[in-house]
Amino acid sequence: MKKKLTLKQIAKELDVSVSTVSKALRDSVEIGEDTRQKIKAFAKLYNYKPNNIALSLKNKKTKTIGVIIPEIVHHFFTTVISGIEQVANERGYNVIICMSNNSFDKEVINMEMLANGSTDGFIMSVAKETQQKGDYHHLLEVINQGMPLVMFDRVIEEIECDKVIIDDTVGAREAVQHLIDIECKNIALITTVDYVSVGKLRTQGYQEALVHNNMKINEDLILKVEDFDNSEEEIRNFLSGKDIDGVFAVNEHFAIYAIKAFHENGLRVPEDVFVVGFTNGELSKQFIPSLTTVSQHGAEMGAQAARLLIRKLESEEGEEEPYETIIVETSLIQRKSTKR
Amino acid sequence: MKKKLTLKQIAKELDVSVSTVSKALRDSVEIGEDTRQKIKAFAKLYNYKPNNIALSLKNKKTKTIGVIIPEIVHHFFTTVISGIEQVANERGYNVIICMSNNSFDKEVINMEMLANGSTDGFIMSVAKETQQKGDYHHLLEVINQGMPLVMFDRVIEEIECDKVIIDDTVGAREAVQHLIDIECKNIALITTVDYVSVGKLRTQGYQEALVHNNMKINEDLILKVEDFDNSEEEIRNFLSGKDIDGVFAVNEHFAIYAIKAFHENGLRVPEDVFVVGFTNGELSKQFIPSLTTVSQHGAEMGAQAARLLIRKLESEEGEEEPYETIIVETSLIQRKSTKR
DNA sequence: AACAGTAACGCAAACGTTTTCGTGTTGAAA
DNA sequence: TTTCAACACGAAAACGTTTGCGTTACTGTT
Repeated sequence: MKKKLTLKQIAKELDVSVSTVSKALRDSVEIGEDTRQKIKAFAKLYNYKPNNIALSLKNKKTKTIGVIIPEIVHHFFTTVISGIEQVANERGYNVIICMSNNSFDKEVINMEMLANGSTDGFIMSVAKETQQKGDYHHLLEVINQGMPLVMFDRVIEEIECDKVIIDDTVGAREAVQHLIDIECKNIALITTVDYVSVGKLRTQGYQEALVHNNMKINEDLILKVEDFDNSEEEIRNFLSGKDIDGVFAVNEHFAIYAIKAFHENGLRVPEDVFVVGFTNGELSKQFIPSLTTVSQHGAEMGAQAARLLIRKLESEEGEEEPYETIIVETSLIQRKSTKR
Repeated sequence: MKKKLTLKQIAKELDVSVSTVSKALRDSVEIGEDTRQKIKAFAKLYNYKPNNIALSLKNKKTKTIGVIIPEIVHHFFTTVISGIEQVANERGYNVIICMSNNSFDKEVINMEMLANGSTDGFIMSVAKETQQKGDYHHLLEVINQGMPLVMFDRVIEEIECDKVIIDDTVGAREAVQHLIDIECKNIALITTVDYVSVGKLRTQGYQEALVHNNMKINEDLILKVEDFDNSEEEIRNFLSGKDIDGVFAVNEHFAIYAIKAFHENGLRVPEDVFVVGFTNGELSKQFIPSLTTVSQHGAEMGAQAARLLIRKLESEEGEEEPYETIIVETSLIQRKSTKR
């Protein structure tokens, strides 16, 4: 078991000083040609690699990005991570991922953990519970310490920082407009409770589309799912017996549960009723019928977030770049669930 | 913007030495009761938290686990990560995740990156390309440096280290046995090329089940998909015109593509033909018909891997625990695709 | 009064780097 | 022979911790 090689060991072996070794490896002109060659050859032979921790301590930079997300077993978040990873790696950054499991406490603990030197900055989507509580002290503290923070997807308006979002309202409006265009008259909305920001915004988009087309908003056609674990049943109950010819759901699962509920009631999608979802996951693509849905371009969001963060990290002290909010365009992907 | 508080600053502020502050905070008996109280009060007031990097350098431990996986946009891997995260967090470890994108080069780069001090040990599933090349120098090097390595899912037999696997052969055999039990006579296999270890093992399980039931292995009923991107078409072509009453596919997607292909040919699942998949992902659960499949219990695998790694990390120098291979039991989840 | 014992604290090294500054040696110019 | 660059290298500080050991200044004992 060979322990990792250090500058000190090389120095001792070659009978020079540590500083000489360091300089030689960094091609300093201070070091004579022959000793430099000798040192480099030795380092290469024994595969010397500088210790990242020591470098981090010295440079006060870790070259790693902390990512905090509510959960990872969720297609949208994995695509975002994928985008972050790619950009980060290109620029020589590592990515350290923590999950809050939608718990406020875990979010706080994770942030404090990573903020103590492990990370140069954060990319995060806040936990549902955090949005509900409205307690953002951990975020403010991190920002106050001078660590850049980029929020994506579930962002908090009151917090000043870089943000990467989609225009949930517009995405939803376009989805509902599509339903209207294909002549739906009674369009139901299946959404989340209002404190989930994206749910609220998408609800708003739904309403805007109706208003814009002079259709009236019928509260009976709106379901705000409280408990995700029982959403399938909630949706089934909600849908039964209602006269509906179109459904807009704020995520894949709700959309699919709706389709299943219709099936049970002898209604077919798309023959009898149209359905549009949100998030272009594997389910939307593979389900039968394949699902018309609003794509959020997760990888693109992740990439943008990473770019934003790295820009902040690498900007010179003075430059004080202003905070930016990037809106990634959504696109409506039309599939079988809205085609006759 | 308050910069992070350090021992040195506290020392200066309270007019004591750095060592006194450190000892006071760690409740050393060397420090007098009153100064200790004073220091602790000050530290608490200004929310002092020790710098992780400095601690890592001193202790030669980072308390972080490196995870390297082929890709993250894959349900199975996210469940594994989820399991790793949970156990790691319980024990005070962070998790840093890198993706190889199934590229040998990226796997090597990532490992070397993390091995230079960023990580105490690794949990990984090797890239497809690595298995194909058979070049494991990066793994050997890491082990040689004394860093524990735990492999899961796609493991390499020649490498001596802890492993967490499922018994792919048994899982596959049971799946095929189930098809046989429900009286399938012509069972097709849709698998991967042989250098993907799990594909090979599952193929073996398929064969064993047939042999064990005195059924002959018909090579015409075995498809080894070469190119994942064109798998849907490959599967459609393979299936067309064949007399088949059961299909065992080595993953969700292949299974679903098979079902779709049958539909196109006017065959119904489960009425005309049965299908069993592998991996209990969202697709298997939600697809219509819902898919009978072999569950790998990813979260359980991740948790076991993390436990194994942490045990190694925290074992005393002398103790030399032997390498272990944990086999996580699979279970066959029966759903509609095999029920009439 | 001399001494040992002890409580309370500071010094300095160590972890592995990088970098500033100093120092000694050479060769050539004066 | 002296002087002075230029050259090649080393010492030491710094990043933020922890910790073994040394150093005070008392207290109490003989």
